[in-house]
Amino acid sequence: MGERELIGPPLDRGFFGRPSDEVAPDLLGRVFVHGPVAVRLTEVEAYGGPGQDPASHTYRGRSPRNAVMFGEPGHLYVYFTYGMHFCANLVCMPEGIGSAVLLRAGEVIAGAEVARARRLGPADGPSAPAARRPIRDRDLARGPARLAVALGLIREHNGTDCCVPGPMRVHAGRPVDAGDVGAGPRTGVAAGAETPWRFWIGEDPTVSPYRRHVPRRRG
DNA sequence: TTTCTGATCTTCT
DNA sequence: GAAGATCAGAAAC
Repeated sequence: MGERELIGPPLDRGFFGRPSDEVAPDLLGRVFVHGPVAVRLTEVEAYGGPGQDPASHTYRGRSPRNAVMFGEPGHLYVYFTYGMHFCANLVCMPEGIGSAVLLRAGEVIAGAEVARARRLGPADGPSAPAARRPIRDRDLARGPARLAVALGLIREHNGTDCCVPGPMRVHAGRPVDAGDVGAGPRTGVAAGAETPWRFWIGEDPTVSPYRRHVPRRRG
């Protein structure tokens, strides 16, 4: 099967203009493409929406940081966290309602060498490949920060429209049977941890291990 | 295999 | 000033 058949046609804006907890499981098996790298999504989390979601960045209202989440659906929301990581979301719901789906993990199905090079960092830097343990294929995009690195997503991509012709699109891929979709509490969130808005493809090796929120100790 | 901890800085209170 | 939608490596088991 050729790559074209594998990733299918791009999804249109209507796909994203729904509640995030409806879009999230529907995104499993879809393919996020950025330039030469394509990732088949295997794990996602829904945030925000019309109701109150204390775990969402939009819970306390609009701010310069989360403005994209209140914008047009189908755009990319990239944020910086823990002082060193980027995470990527796809905006859902019509404009004015802060809602998005966090891309937590996936399988790299094209551009694996580019993704691996990004994960390893510069060849002559302190994290040179020779000084690092090898990265298994299943770990290339296993976890939200790793996925962002593999796809080359950084701050400048915040607000990118993924529903127009360009290097960044979400393709139909192959939807997953409802029976193969797992659901459970979201990873690493303190508030709203009981809401089962984390969705993954059952038995898929690229799904990241669940970690509950652990309050950090003061130094 | 599981648990713990340091790294690092933006955002919000 | 404190916490955070994390990760990698070390230590413990």
